[in-house]
Amino acid sequence: MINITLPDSSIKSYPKAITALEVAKDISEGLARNVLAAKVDGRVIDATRLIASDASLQLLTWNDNEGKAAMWHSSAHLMAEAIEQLYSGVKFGIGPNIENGFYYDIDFTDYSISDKDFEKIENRMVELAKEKQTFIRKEVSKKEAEEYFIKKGDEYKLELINDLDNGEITFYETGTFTDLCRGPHIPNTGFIKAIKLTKIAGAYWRGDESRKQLTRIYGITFPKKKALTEYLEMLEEAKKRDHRLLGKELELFTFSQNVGQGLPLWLPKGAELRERLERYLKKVQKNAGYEPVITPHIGSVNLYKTSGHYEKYGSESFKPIKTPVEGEEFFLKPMNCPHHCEIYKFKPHSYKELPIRYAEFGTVYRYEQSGELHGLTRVRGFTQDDAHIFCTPDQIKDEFNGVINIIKEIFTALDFKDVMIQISLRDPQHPEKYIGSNENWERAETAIKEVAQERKLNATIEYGEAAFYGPKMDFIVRDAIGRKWQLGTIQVDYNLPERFNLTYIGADNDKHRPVMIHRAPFGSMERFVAVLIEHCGGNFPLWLTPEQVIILPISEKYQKYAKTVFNLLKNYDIRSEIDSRSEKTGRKIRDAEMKKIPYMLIVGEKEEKENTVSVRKHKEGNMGTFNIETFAKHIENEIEVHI
RNA sequence: GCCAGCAUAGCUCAGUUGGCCAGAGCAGCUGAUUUGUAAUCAGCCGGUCGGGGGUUCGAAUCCCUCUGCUGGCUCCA
Repeated sequence: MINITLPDSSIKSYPKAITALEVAKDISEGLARNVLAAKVDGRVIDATRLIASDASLQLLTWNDNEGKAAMWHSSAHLMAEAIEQLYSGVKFGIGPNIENGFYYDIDFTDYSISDKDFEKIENRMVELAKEKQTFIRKEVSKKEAEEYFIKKGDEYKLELINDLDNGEITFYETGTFTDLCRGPHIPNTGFIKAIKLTKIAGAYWRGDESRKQLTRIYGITFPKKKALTEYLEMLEEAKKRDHRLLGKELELFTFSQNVGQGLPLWLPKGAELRERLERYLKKVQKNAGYEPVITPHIGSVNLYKTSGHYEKYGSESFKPIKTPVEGEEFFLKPMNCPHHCEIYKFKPHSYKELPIRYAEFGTVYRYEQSGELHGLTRVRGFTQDDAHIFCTPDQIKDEFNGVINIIKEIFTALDFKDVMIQISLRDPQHPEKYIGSNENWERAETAIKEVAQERKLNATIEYGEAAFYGPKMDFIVRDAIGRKWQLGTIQVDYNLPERFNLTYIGADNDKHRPVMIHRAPFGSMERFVAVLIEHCGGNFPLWLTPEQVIILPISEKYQKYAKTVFNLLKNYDIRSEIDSRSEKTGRKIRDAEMKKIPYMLIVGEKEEKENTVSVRKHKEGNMGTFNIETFAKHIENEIEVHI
């Protein structure tokens, strides 16, 4: 008798070994049609494999991440099969599933492949999927495995096999394609109903740039055609929200070849928006006990020798600039912390002063490889909303709480509702990789974990992801169309206080080492503004948007009244403009809608007589007629706290 | 940095296998129009076809090279 325990704790008993698929059929035919894989005693396996002893079983469908993974991994095999049939003799690297789909790294030998070949490959994949080919699992010896790929002439697979032990090697066979693979796979290719190859790119074999570059083809598949349509619509939506596009359209920022790549130029409207964000954050930080400091854009090479950054990053930075006479070397500052350490050292500190919090919107310059640059999210010159907290080890927890308060407050103000947190701790296997005493690490890691727990943060813990100088907490937001962005960060640092020999005098009249905490709620203004643009699709919150109101006089006759309205709004600190072109109202409305201006005030004869405005809201349409003061107060209310 | 693709007016794009002085829409300017909830009409201005070199009788179109952009790879204090 074999007892299968299902997730709801019910137990089903069978006289002999059974597959997950058969169990599913036993429950319902409909369920069986949707089972992609199975989780047996916590391990994901093919739904078609026999379960020979008592086990817990979870049937995995498209709704489970592991189900999707099996689907996409199987799709990679399907693509490989199609490609092998179309381009005989190609060699295969690895073909895993990824967060959104799958890819396969392929050595196309003499074929030259571009995205123009996608349709052909997709069509072949569709044909093969329709054949409902099963994924046949075979356990093979290392020798058999090697012989197969020697015969096939695929050195990549041979290299992979070389790293495996005899007895743990399996092949999966689908139609004409056999692959080295540990699985699991979906029962048959018929589950794959919609296929889209999305991207093509070069990728080094095993990520090593000294080795051969293979062609990586990305794709995604779905069990329903509708799901693909929805996915493509999401991509369309993302395209429309692309901050590079909206940045141009809304005249927020630009780049110039003459200035240099990765060096953003903020246009008046973008600069205004950014300043407003900075002003807001400064206000929040002032309330939280931060003190502003200002440091220069360059720093002596010695500063970075002290900080240790010279040794670690010196060779891959912008080269130092030199004074003409003395030949003294300066780096463009790649971060603000060394400067802030020197500010801390300006005078001795007592434990009574701590924590000290130095804040600066510090512009930094980092050499990023040219291929990495991307709009405002990846640039060579950017401004961090930086601050460094110098505190005693037992203040870490309070300080984390304080920073989290700030981050939560500003994320809420900017309408990021879905915030995830990643806590990065030491790799327990390799304590030697980290600087600082074990007690200190222990204390900081415990403090961070406690904070997360007490505040019920939506946090995951990653071991081994900490920096060598301390543990950290990263903030990841999900935007309006479901994409994740890593923004803010809080990092504990035991290294710099050591290197800069920072001290404070404790209650015991002895010198002690402070702990330093780096933190940036936005990360960088550039990246944050980019994310904000994409999050709100260019429809900024009213308090941030460059132009809040546009006044549209029906004709030149009402110019004077428009001016009256303008002045009144100005008294309320509402940013407005008058569209005084001799255009029809419909045209003015259209243009204002395109510029995403939140409020349009239409004024004509009726309004002038009654001292009112006709209000039209962006994307929503006519709101009716309001007294000017009533409207102004309403707006003032909506703008509220943030200025 | 590497692989692949792309680069035509301020913006979005046309430009057949190399062949008349390189086109359109939008924006801008000028004029007419004085307008009631998503585009009034007309005229004008605007391009060394990313830069440089080459092939050719002739290059936006073909080749080389540089620069930049896009998608990946690698990296990220």
